[in-house]
Amino acid sequence: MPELPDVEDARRFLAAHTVGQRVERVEASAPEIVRNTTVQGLGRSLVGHRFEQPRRHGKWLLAATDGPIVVLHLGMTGSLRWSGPAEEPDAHDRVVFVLERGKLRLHMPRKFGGVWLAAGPESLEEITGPLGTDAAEVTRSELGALLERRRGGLKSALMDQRLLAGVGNLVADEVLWQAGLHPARAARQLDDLEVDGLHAALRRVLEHSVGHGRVPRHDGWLTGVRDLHDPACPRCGTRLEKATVAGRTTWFCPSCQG
DNA sequence: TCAGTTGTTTATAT
DNA sequence: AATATAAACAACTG
Repeated sequence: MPELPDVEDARRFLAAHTVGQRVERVEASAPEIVRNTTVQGLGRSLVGHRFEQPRRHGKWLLAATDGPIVVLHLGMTGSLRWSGPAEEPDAHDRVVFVLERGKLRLHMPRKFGGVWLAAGPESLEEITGPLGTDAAEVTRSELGALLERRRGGLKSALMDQRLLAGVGNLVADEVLWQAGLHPARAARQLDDLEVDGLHAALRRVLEHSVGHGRVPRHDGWLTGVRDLHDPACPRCGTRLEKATVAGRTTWFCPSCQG
């Protein structure tokens, strides 16, 4: 499920379980998940190093050690799990970091996402590509400035990781619905009030979702109805419309987001 | 059997 | 140069 809130949850999980522990061994049942080195190379570089405080930028998880940085992307189905040292990983635990007191397992049924190794902060960008400000941190004026410079639609702008890092399909739809803005509106054509509303909705959705550990399926939110059979707008009751915008399935209210 | 899916990348088109 | 779109990636669900 990973969008920014899920990755932030994974970051906290990593902080709670791994910080201060030394790597003893690295195993992979799906070695192709290790992207810019081999499983052996990962082991050689990491064994003996201790995990430090992990960071997150957009949907990228940066697990620093007192040596290199382990870079993780959870793709569409990834999550982190922790188990005792004796427990055997299950079939979808693609990469396992054996630490002093247990095993950190990258559980990932679909093999999108992966594990990279960065020598230091300077080499992160070659792995992640250029990333904009983290969506949870962006200021009102920053958001306004980048939308002004952007041609094309609003949803595609929000989901462009180079502009704003961390917004995925669910968050984009939720934010646009809460702000009452049509996903295909021209990004540069919002007035000041609309940018205010968009920024407020972005902050609200991300703050609430991060507190929840994922994008919640709440009553009164678009996410609470979008998977139903024939969803209606929680605000006005109008039947929601489904369209493909920015290449993704998009739900919106033709009345509130006209 | 076929379409759909919360992520990114690549190729191609505009 | 930017932006949009479709396909590909892998595995599962309905």
